[in-house]
Amino acid sequence: MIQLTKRTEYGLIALVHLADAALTGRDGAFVSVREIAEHYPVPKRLLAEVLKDLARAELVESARGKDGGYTLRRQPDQITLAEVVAALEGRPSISSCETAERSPSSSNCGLEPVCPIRSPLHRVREGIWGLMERTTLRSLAQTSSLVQAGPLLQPKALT
Amino acid sequence: MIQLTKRTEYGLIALVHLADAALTGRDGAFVSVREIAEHYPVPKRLLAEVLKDLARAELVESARGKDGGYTLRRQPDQITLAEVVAALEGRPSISSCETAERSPSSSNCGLEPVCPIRSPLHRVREGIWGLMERTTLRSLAQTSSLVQAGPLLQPKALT
DNA sequence: TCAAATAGCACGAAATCCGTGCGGATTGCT
DNA sequence: AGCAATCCGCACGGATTTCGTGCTATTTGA
Ligand code: SF4
Ligand code: SF4
Repeated sequence: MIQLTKRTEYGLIALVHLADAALTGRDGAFVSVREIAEHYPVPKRLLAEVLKDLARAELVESARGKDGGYTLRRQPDQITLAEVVAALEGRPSISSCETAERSPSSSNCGLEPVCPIRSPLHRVREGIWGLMERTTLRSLAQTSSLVQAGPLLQPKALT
Repeated sequence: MIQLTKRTEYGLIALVHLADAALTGRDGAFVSVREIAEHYPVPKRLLAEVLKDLARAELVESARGKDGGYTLRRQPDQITLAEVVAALEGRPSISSCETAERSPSSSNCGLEPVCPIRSPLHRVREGIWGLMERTTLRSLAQTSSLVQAGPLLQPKALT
């Protein structure tokens, strides 16, 4: 199916929120999962799990303890949609054989030697992938977040 | 997940086979599911199910009874990957809300009003969709089929 | 009449994804 | 020291989707 998972959507929302926070004065400060979850009706616990994955992928930096949380490790225009998807869904695939390639049991399809669509589909995937690599977090954020979510905490840091 | 379903892969293989058959002399003749399944290690029964869907979508024409089967309804360069995916997976979506849009229980996400990534993601989907619309069955077929499977019956097409 | 083939529907098995429940480790504040 | 807030790691049950198959009916040519 050509559809992002909920995890990826939650991750993107969180990243946009982080980007927003960084751009509205609170640069460098860590934003907690709780704060993010308070802004959107998202399963807090799952959101935390997603942030952890993003931390492992080194897209965000984490800080433990009180006043801990997450913050972007790079500038919003240096983080691409492709990276986020790769971090949360693990596989830039489009055909089943590509997904299988990354596991011990390779070649589970059985018709790879004679598959007439394997190679062409790979090219299509490259196209999709390129599209995502050209979509930065900044371009995701500036369309709505800075305009809609911004006003809620516009002064400098939400009291 | 960004991956085509097995059904779609099977459908594409079948369509490529049909295109191949049409281009190598047997234009107009109907090709049975049995014949296609004999060329690739694919669950015959499921392949039949897929072909039925393609027939409903009017991408192929079917003929019942003896000597029946399927044949392309248009030229290979007039059938796009986007159409095939739409016929077999039903939904050109990328975010959950788009998938939900097509069912009675709309707005199951709950955060659509404040979602910061909804609109931007729609644009990404448009890009992917455009990519698939620009990928014709001919471009899928000519890369491998005409070169690899072609030799088996190459009489006069394929200079 | 018979055999081959598609049409239609529905079902159980398998895989994937969603969401949550633990317990543990850090950190700052009192 | 004690405590509360926060991230970390793992693992599980339930929901959803997809895969593959079974059965019957209908059509068509020999
Ligand atoms: S070999 Fe062909 S059919 Fe098998 S998974 Fe790869 S693309 Fe799909
Ligand atoms: S509203 Fe946002 S989070 Fe909800 S499904 Fe649509 S894109 Fe995903």
